[in-house]
Formats: sequence, C-alpha cells, structure tokens
Amino acid sequence: MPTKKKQLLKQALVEQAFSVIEEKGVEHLSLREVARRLGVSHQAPYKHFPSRDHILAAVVARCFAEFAQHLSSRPSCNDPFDDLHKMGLAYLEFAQKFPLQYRLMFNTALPDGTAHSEMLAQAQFAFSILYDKLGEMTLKDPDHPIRDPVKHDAIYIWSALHGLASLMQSDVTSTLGLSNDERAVAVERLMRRMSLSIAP
Amino acid sequence: MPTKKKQLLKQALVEQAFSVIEEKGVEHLSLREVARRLGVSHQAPYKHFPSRDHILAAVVARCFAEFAQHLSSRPSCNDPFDDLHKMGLAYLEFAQKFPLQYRLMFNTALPDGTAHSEMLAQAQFAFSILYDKLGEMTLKDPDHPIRDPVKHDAIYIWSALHGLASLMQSDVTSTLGLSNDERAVAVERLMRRMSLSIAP
DNA sequence: TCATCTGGTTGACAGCGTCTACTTTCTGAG
DNA sequence: CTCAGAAAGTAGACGCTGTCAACCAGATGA
Repeated sequence: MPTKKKQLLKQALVEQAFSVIEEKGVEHLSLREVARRLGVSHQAPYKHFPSRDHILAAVVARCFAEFAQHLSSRPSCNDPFDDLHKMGLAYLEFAQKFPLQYRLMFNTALPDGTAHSEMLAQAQFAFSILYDKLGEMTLKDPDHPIRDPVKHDAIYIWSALHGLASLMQSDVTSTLGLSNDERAVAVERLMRRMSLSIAP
Repeated sequence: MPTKKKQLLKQALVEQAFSVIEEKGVEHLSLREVARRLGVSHQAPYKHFPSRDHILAAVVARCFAEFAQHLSSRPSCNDPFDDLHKMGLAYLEFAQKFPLQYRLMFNTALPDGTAHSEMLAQAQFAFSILYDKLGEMTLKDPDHPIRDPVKHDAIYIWSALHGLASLMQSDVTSTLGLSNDERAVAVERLMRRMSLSIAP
C-alpha cells in the first residue's frame, strides 16, 4: 500500500492507468487492474473518480500538460518566424517521440459527459501557445501582410501539423515505402510550405 | 431468422454492427447485442468472424469502400488541377457528411493481428486515387516544375486534408469560436494554399 | 465528545468476449 | 441416391469487466 497520505492514491491511479495503457492499449484499460497493481480494492478508484472514463480523461489531461510544456520549452528568440518554425518542429517531434500520448490526446473519444474540466483547460492552453505566437507575429510587425485573421492561419498550421503527425504514426508511411530519411524530408517540406504561406 | 441463404448473415452482421455503433458509439459495440438484434444466438457471429475486432475491421473496410467511391465519384475533366481541387473538396465533404465513417477509418485502433486483408486493400485503394491523380498531373504536363517526387506532394496534401478534417470534427472549432461561414472560409483557404504549392 | 465526512473495504449483479460441446442442415463425392 | 463430413447455428460455462449498495475505520470540527 504505497499511499501514505490522502489524495496520494488519486495521483498514483492516474500514473498506473497510464502504465496499463502503455502495456495493453487504451481499450484494455480496466479500473480493476489498476487497483490490483496498487494493492487496493477494486472499488477504491471510485472514491476518486466517478467512472472509468473520468480516470481516462485525467490521463489525457496529463498528456496535454506534457504536450504544452514540450511546445513552450524552446527558448523564444526575437524572431517570431523562427519561433514558429521551432514550435512546429517541436510539435512533430512530440508526436514522434511520444506517439502514445499523442494518440491519447487526439485519437481518444471520451463520452460527452466526461468533459473533465481540467482536461479541457489543458487542451486549450496547449492550443493557445500556438495561437498566441501567431498573434505576437502580427503585433511585432503591424505591417505584416497577413491575409486573414490569425484564427485562420492558426487553423491552417494546426491542420497541416496534426495531419502530418497522424499520418506519420499510421502505417501509411510504410505502405508508401517511405524511408526514415524521406520522412524527414516530408517534415522539412511541410515546414517550408507553412513558412511560405505565412511569410510576408 | 431473416437469414435465408448462407453467407447472408455475415453481411447482416456487418450492417447491424454499424447501426449499433451509430446508436451507442464504437466503444459500446457488442457482438451479443448485434446477435440479439438479428434474432440469432450469441455465438452465431463467431461462425463468420473469429473475434469482435474482426467484425469491427469489416465495418471499417466498408467505410473505406464508401470513401473511395465518394472520392472518385466526381467526373474527371481534362484539367488535372481542377480534378485535384474537386477531389480535395470531396475529401472534406465526406468527412463532414459522414463523420462517423471518417472517425471509424482514421480514429479506430484495430489490434495488429486483426489486419483484415480486405480492409487494408480498401484503404490502399482509397489512397491510390489521390496518388494516381497526382501522378497523372505530372504525366500530362512533363514540364510541370513539380519540385519533389509525387510521394511527397501526396503526403503534404493528404496531411493538410486529414488534419483539417479531423480538426473540424473535434470541439476545436467551437472552442475557437468559428461560425459555419468561417469554417467554409478555412476550407477555401486550405484548398487555395494546396493549389498554390502544387501549381507551376 | 460525538456526529459527520472521507477514503477505504467486501459482496453482488448484469453484461461482455470467448471456449467447448452439442445439434442441425447443406453439400458433394462415391 | 446415400451418406460422411463440413458448415452454420445453439446452449452453457468461465472469468473478466464496470458499477451499485452496504458496511467500516479513522480524521475532523462544533
């Protein structure tokens, strides 16, 4: 029974849930198994989470937090274009380094009622990082001939990044016979096009 | 027992499985429920599919077939650029009109062993439509200054389309406060950029 | 001091996927 | 035409799951 103080079990549950997902896939996550691994009864988790989906939402929230942290970990220099480029690379890097977390965030359907407010907040925070950076770009350079509201640029960039990240994780790349080098080329190409479409 | 001839139940199972998914979500698909709805015993499905995941794979395969059909339904004119543009719109249209099918195809993790060969074939066929169209473009215009192998253009285009389609389905658009009109604008913008990056 | 809240327990229930064993029905070779 | 064997469907059992209910120990605060 590694839980010494109250509220400690809650955190342990989330961590252990992630471990189970890691080993057996999200579809085989079971509260009973998590409880078993922590040496508590099968009902103990219900004292902290109302349902299985809520514990899953907590895991996803943690992923979003890590993601946001990863996105904003690069030191921001004075050139917002460079910043944006680095952030894009960081995005793709996260998806490649932590495919499980990425899939959990963008590939996991939580029931509506589960809308863990913390998860939502974390997700919005992650997106705001990209969004703010774009806004910053237009602020720093008021004459920047950005052709449409920031919103639309943000959507375009996010679409492209998310799409590529998803594709890279699927079997598509092997189906197309892409080598690792070619994957890198694809990333570079996408980044270049992204920059081009934003550039003055 | 609505199944008169052999092999008829198999098809009915797939259809009924889709109905269940439609009503209750893919995570609540159960073979027993499908069997119950068809008035057969809970073991009957196992005579046609080795496991629950295999029946799910069959459903996904059907989605891919519909998707491919939708993609290639537009009459091909002589202008491959126009063709590509229409195909992109068709892609996004499918995702918007049939979000369930789209999610089933690109958001559903099937266990490795399940690799229903028919599903794989259908998926590859769907992608080949886009891929071939791109190849056709460079063939028709040998001087077309396409900057990189078709493969990379295909990946870029697919990334952008898939990313936007996914984003449109998530709660992101409402989080960003996008109206329906603005969604349409986002689509148009993406299509324009796609064309620009391919255009001579 | 003692009622109350919090976090833990055990037990029960129905639903699920899947294994095994049985029966029925179809089929095709002799 | 016959009949063995395969294919299709049925029934029962097992262990797993999420969740509801009832119970219990200890911390807490009036």
